[in-house]
Amino acid sequence: MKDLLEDRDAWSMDNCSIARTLEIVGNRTSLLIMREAFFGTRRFDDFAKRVGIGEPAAATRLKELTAAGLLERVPYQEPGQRTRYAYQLTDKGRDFRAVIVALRQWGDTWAADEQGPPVVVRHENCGAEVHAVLRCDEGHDVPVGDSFVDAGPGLVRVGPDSS
Amino acid sequence: MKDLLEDRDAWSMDNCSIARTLEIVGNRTSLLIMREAFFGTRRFDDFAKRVGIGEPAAATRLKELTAAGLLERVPYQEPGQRTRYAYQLTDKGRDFRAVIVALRQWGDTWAADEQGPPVVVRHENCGAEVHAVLRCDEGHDVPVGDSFVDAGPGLVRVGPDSS
DNA sequence: AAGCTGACTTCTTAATTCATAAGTCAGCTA
DNA sequence: TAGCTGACTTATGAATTAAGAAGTCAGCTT
Repeated sequence: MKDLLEDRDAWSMDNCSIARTLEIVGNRTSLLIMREAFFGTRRFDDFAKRVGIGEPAAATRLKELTAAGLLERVPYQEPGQRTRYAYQLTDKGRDFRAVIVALRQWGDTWAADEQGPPVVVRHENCGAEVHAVLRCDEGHDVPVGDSFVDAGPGLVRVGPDSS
Repeated sequence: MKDLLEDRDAWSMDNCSIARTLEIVGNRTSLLIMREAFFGTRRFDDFAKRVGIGEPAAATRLKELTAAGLLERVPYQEPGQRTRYAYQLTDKGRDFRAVIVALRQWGDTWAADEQGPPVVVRHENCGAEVHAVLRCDEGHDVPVGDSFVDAGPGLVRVGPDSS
């Protein structure tokens, strides 16, 4: 574990998945819009109202998220109404679910008030609450502290800087 | 599933765990600092350099994260050096691990380049890669789409607005 | 053809966030 | 006790992000 970490300055973070992800959703409102999308919100006005942001901000975020492929703009038509567009999760967006669940779970544990969380996510089949857990590919649960960071195939090593 | 969601406007989000969490870490640099903390970074200058931000920004973020209780400022002393302070994860901060793992995992899947991810997290005991998965309290894995949002104990319902 | 409504866009202004550069400060070493 | 160095703080200015109000636009209904 120590080996890699002590050499931390030798890696380049140009290829960091976290940084890339955050370039897409690295601000409060994008994440809140994703929350709403998971809660089932689809319409422009509802996003703005429920997230609590102005329309210009909602339009910008929705556009970014659509361009990034997490949401898609799909036409829908209510009876007697003209065709309108809704924003719904794509597979790419749905796969973001673990992040939202992990965020909510952390907040429930460390930043909730006495009344408890306002919403819970349940398993469709059995009704039990859903949590984000860490598990290794061998099927073991991985408690905090029982993991280490290792070099991946895309790690770019850079020479020690001369400073 | 539909029942609650269609009534979405009837909930108040004042008690939203996600919104509260994002008030603490809802910006790109805070999340990147948390990433570094998990990678083992502890010193001020290293945070600034590795996250790629200026010192004022690093000082502000580190102070926020410390005030929020995710990091703590602990004294350390290298031989022949004076006492200095390092920032290290608290239990509250360590528990944030699932969010960072989920973020990295999403980025590895949807935003990585051909070379693959630069780093992987492995299980200390068996060396297998660690992933964030969703699981219900009955022990079932919960695939995308097999969950629904339900009212929690802290849900505040508000009257339908007159608009 | 006019009205209506949801879905935006535009404009202006305020607030926040950031980088860069230049200090400041503490305390161990020489 | 002067220097050195890591850990910050201060100052300034640029860039980004936001709200609020108002305007535009499309197309179904009347």
